[in-house]
Amino acid sequence: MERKDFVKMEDPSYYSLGFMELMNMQDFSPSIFDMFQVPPVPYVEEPLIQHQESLDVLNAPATPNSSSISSESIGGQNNEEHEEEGHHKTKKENKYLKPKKTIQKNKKEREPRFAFMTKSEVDHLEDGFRWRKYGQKAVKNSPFPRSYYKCTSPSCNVKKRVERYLNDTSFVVTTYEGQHTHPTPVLTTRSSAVCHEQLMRLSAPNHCQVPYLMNNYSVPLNFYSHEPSALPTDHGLLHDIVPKSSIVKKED
DNA sequence: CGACTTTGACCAGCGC
DNA sequence: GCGCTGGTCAAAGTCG
Repeated sequence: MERKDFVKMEDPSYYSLGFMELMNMQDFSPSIFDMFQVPPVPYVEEPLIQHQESLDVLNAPATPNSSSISSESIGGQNNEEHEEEGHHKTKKENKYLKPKKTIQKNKKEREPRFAFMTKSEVDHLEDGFRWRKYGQKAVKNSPFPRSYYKCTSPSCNVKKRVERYLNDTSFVVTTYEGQHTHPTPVLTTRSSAVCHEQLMRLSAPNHCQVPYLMNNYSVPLNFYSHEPSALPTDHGLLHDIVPKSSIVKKED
């Protein structure tokens, strides 16, 4: 049975409208969405997005972490005490009595990141790689959850996040982090092969270069200047679908 | 049965 | 210090 959560790039409902690089950004997380709205900002060391408070608050129900389990009780010695209380704990409860894996204490160095927006009804788009979903989180100020995926290839640490563009929920924002250490295992369509090639190219070490054209379905957005100069001379299918003016969002 | 998704909790970072 | 939030873990569930 064909998977429902993938869409082939030939699908007319699928076409990317923009592309931007987020390399070297320490944290874009409140919203990469804002990147398309704020005036161009030259790369600086500090986080670029600092205006989250300007977003509308949707009064989403807070999900306070009501767990009062202390780290000590998780540690191990108290486990036995709990189990001796005579209660038959479920496996689920026992799970959280186990010591968790040690998480890296060192501040993780950010992998190169880049993101692009795609108009699609499905969240997880085929890009030629195989991904395993390892988490989903509700996003503040957004009714749509953010999904986290890892590349299933062994020794490949590439991750991607998928979320809906808040200002236009018909768009999916896909953020890649890291570089694949292997060739794509599955290329079911020519377009996915092209996409893969471009993703590999974009994840090359030279992070600050203007992105290449990804394929005929997407158009690069020069993140720093928002100049259309990055547009290719070859006007692909996208230009048959979406006016150029709607592709390059620029605010002067 | 393996691959993948779901889901709730843990943890770290950050702002107040 | 506390609470919020994003990111991750890992057992259980689902699917082919």
